[in-house]
Amino acid sequence: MPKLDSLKTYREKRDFSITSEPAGLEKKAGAKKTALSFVVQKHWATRLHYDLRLELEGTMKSWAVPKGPSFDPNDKRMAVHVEDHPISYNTFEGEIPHGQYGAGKVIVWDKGIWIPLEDPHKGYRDGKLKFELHGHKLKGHWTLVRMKNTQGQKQEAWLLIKEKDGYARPASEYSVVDEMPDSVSHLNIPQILASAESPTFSASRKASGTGKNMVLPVSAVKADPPRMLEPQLATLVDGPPADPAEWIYEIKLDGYRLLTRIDGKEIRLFTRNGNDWSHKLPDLLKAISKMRLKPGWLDGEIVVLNEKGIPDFQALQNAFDTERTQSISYFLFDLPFYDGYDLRPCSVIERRELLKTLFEKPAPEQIRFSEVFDAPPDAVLGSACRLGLEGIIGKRKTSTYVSRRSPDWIKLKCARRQEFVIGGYTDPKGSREGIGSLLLGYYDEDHQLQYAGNVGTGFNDKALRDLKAKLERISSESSPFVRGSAIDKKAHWVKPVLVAEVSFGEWTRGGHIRHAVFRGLRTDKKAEAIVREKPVHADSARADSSASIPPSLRITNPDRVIDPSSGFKKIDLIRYYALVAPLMMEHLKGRPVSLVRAPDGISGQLFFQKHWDKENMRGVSQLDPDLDPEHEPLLEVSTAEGLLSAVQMNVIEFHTWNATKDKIDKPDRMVFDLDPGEGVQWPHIRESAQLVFIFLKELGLKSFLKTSGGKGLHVIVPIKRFYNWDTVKEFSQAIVQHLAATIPRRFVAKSGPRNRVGKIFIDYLRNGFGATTVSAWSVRAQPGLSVSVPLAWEELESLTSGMRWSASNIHERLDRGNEPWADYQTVKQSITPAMKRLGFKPNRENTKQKTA
DNA sequence: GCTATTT
DNA sequence: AAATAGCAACGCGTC
DNA sequence: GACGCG
Ligand SMILES: [Mn+2]
Ligand SMILES: [Mn+2]
Repeated sequence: MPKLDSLKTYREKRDFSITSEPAGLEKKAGAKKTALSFVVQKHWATRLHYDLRLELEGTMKSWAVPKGPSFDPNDKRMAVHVEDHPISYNTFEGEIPHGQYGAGKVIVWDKGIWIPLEDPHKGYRDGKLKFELHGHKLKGHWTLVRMKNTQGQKQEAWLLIKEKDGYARPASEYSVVDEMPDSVSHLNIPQILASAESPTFSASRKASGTGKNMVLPVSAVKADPPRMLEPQLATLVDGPPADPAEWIYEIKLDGYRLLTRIDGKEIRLFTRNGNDWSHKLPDLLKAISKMRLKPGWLDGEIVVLNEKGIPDFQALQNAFDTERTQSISYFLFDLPFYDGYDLRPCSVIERRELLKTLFEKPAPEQIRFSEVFDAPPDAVLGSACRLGLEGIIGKRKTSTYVSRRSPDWIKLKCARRQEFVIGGYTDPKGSREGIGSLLLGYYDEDHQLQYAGNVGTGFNDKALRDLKAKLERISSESSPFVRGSAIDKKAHWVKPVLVAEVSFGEWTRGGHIRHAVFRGLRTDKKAEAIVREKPVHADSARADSSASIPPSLRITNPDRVIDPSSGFKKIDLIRYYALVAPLMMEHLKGRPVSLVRAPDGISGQLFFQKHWDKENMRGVSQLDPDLDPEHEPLLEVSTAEGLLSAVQMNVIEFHTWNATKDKIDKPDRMVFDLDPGEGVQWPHIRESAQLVFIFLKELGLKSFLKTSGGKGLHVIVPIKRFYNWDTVKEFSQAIVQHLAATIPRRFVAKSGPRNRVGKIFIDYLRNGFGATTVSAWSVRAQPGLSVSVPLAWEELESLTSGMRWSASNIHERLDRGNEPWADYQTVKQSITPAMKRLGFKPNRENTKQKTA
């Protein structure tokens, strides 16, 4: 009997006028029950988890399993006991709205019936349930046990454990949550005695008259095949995507893409550009018709296999040239339409499953099913390359069929390989006939034909003669390549109409290909469409290309706006720091650093941070506590990754000390921070910096300039690490006081905004122990996200503002980089002579370590 | 943004 | 699990 | 001693 208030907690937590979850007000089912239901709902709430619910006493007893179930009996999965849910919740799928309890997406990840193996009421009370699950994914014998010490607490911790039986599998070999991530809501409740079937398919819908075992995926839509169909194309990537469980891999076949339309008795074959090649492939046509297929579209690739069973592109071309096309094989890998259904909305897995059923009856030898390889992508690619294949094709398991190039289909190539325009050729040497090499090119963004180097190998004798003949027919007086291309003077030019497929080792920095091998002429591609192919990262092919961002770094809320004035996002700041990291690390290395963080963007409350005891900021390390024994350990950004992991923690600014960790009590620089007061015009700031420069020069001190990113400028004086902090600070104060005394209209040496109205306070206080100044290349947490940038003194005159550069326009400055400060490292000046010139006497107390 | 605490 | 609370520097100079 | 600056 259900307790009357069993669902009280459930209802209290939810507002059913807002959420679409069931209120569970329906009448409880009658006492007689044939079977108890169970459901596992995958719930993307604050964190992803799996809610296991077992029907008992008229409600669904529920546990939240953060890691989800495991078939490995050695895995004990934490299962937090949560409030009972109504049975009607079992079919709930959807989005729980923002602000509601458990906001986020919910899917029915598994469902079925459960059979208690011992008295479930007693077991539930006592904290030990043994049961069998009969679901689509979860099967076999399981146990839920309550952990000690947790009984009575509001949230009891239980453990979900797989018992040893025929369904148990080691975690190293199988992860059900990874391999079966999707919803089963469209499937029927499995029957206990139902035969093992692919869980992806419903047995309830069958297409008429197809193979006996053909079942239709639910996403199939009734539709007649269209007259034309454009193929789905794959995106070139430079490596497999991160999650291998989401992808299947097939061999990339080196031939021509061919789509087949079956329309009653008529069968037509189309190339990827929609050319009807039916007449060119009579044998293939005959073979397909023998399969007696229903109307639809087949998708695949035609190839000629060599004696080793490897596709041979040149042999394929030969077959067409000589009209001996019997040797052509057709490898089918997709089935976008079939037997009155549009299968494009189905997943590629489902379409392939259907396609495979077409091969259950013996099929003609030329027609093949393109198998997938059940191994990690690197291994598949490796063996494909060793076999001399072109590469592999990856398809996202859940992807639907779309008539365009899609990031859900990817190609991973063995060698780099692409088509080039033939722009000329050289004469053969020695005994070779025909041509020596082909001059290759590709069109750039401005549609100029760029020279890409030569290819001189990979031809057989016939290819050499044929090419020569073809090239002579299109010969030209002048070079088709863009002016200034450095090409052999004895070359023969041709009109840029022929396209060659070439494999090669790599691109040189000069934009030429190395180790090129000719693979054949392409007649299915237009010369004007040939561009330089650039592989992208598979994981970023969808949207952004994240250049040098380590994959280990998790960026949460990448699209959060940091600066509302510019719309600059967190991910943009990550990219900025990734970009300037090599330049900025020179200024950070070895120096204690302080961070300015902006958890709510720059318009929110900022805070300053000097310490961090967590170990979750990779690349930011704690320094020796002895450096500053009075406080928590200081920080150092020790690697470029540290910059990025800091940004993940909403760090915007990086401020450094004037000393390095290897000699923390002797500053290695002085900073003069020019802080203009109210009403100071830019030209005055500029001239004042110049005056500081001149005065320092008179003292014999070389100085370096940078923008502050704010209103003012920073002047840095690198010094020998000789005097202690107090001495250096007092000397810097003396310099500022001297300037303020000699040019009182311009400078003040006294801090406080009141003192500097219309004047510039030269802040020498940055020179104390523990004081910091914003680092070069740091972004400032202010509207516009300006950046502190190193400058040469010669640039000062044309400088328009201390905020001249920002995170958005820094690319204009990257080429200059740290160049303006090139001699910074070599300047190791003693300030002793400067002290003498200024008449500054170091305090005895401050210089006692000084011996000579 | 993260962690510990509470329910 | 989910919501919530607490946390993340410091010294110096000026008045 | 409080305030405020970076
Ligand atoms: Mn949940
Ligand atoms: Mn300043």
